[in-house]
Amino acid sequence: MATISDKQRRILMFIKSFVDEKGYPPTVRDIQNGCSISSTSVVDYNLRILQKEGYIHRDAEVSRGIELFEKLRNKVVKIPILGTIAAGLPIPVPEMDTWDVTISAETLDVAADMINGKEGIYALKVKGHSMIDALVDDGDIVLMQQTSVADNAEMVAVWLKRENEATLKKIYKESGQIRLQPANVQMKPIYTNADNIEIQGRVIGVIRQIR
Amino acid sequence: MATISDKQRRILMFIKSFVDEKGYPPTVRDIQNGCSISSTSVVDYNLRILQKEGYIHRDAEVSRGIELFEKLRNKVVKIPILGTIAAGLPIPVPEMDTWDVTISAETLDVAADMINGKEGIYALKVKGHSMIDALVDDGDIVLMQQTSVADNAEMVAVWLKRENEATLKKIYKESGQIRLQPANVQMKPIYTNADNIEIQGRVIGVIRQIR
DNA sequence: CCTACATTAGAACAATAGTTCTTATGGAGG
DNA sequence: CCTCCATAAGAACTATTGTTCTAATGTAGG
Repeated sequence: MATISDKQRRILMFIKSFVDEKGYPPTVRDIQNGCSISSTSVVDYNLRILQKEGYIHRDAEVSRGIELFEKLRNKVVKIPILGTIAAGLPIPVPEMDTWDVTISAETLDVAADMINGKEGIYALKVKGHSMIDALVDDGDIVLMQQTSVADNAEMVAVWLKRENEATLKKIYKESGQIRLQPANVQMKPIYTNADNIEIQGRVIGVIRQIR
Repeated sequence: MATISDKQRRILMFIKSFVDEKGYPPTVRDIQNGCSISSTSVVDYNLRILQKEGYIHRDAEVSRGIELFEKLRNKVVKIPILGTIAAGLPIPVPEMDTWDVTISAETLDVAADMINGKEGIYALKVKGHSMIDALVDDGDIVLMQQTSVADNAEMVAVWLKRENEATLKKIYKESGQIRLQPANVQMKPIYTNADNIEIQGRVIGVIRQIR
């Protein structure tokens, strides 16, 4: 991005606060008044530059047809909270074909950069203190990405068939067995057979709200 | 909120997706086409009802002057990341009068409901593993609210003067001493004198992004 | 000083878009 | 069947608003 003039920066800031306040973008004349610019053509002139430099997008012949690219980053994404994760309780299986947020009762608002464009994201509430070795406590929310395979050292939610419980661990495939390493360095790993586990998803984030 | 007709619900959904996609609200005629409505006056008629029922706000005589109230919740807030918290390093003191996000180099986007309208919010990056008893690990971000006093059982960042280090603990004022209780139930509390601690802020959230 | 180029001014034009008016339509209830 | 009332149709009117044109002004470099 090339440098923009002082006036162009003022225009940009005006558009931003206008949208924040009103909920819709300003007209050329709104900008003219708001930035004390003498003519609409001067506004137009500078808007063209701002578009060329990639700061905004304009739709021709459309009133208020200004889209702030900075605004795109300012988005929240609704993540469906599909259920609860706790020892001894299975995770309800998320199905990709019914991946409509609206069907899920609860959703979680997350800043868009938290999931960074990933697909198949869902959230689970943590119940109880059994995940404390993964540094996750009762009431926390874990952000998950759907997967049934995982690379070494990835943090995953695994279902332990024999023990009949779910847990969050870093997974390591070792000769003839699986090592599940807690996130907490002070805790010891557990070892199990590959056919005893079922990967439920990759952990991509943890959100804890206190109070 | 009273019930709205099927058509009004469709209009509302159209406006929502239009704004999501384009970055600015639709015109009456956009809605007309998008919802297959026969006349602009029918759109106007229904928009008036939606406004009366509190679903939208319209600015008269303003093109695309529709504001979705639902949209207001869809906001992110920029939190300044003021520094790092780790054992043996002081937190740079945030000053309320220079509470301008722009001066801080780094900011964190957080869904608005995470801070719930609170004032004086800042964020700290966690360095090292010394906060693990607070279920906070290296690389996590803690959301803080500025305060120098705290109620019992509140999770706070405290500066231990004698030990010369910062830590995150639940604070309890007991007869003649302060008990600092880790969030991790498996860890033991530490006891110290009231004049040995300095409260840096209240912990209101923890955000962990994996990878 | 002069040229080239970026920026500004002012006005006018034309398309976009909100509003309004009148007349239909279509059930619900008497 | 008739009335009331919510809703719909269609058209026209007018203000808003993007765009364009020409001329002026400023400014940096030769």
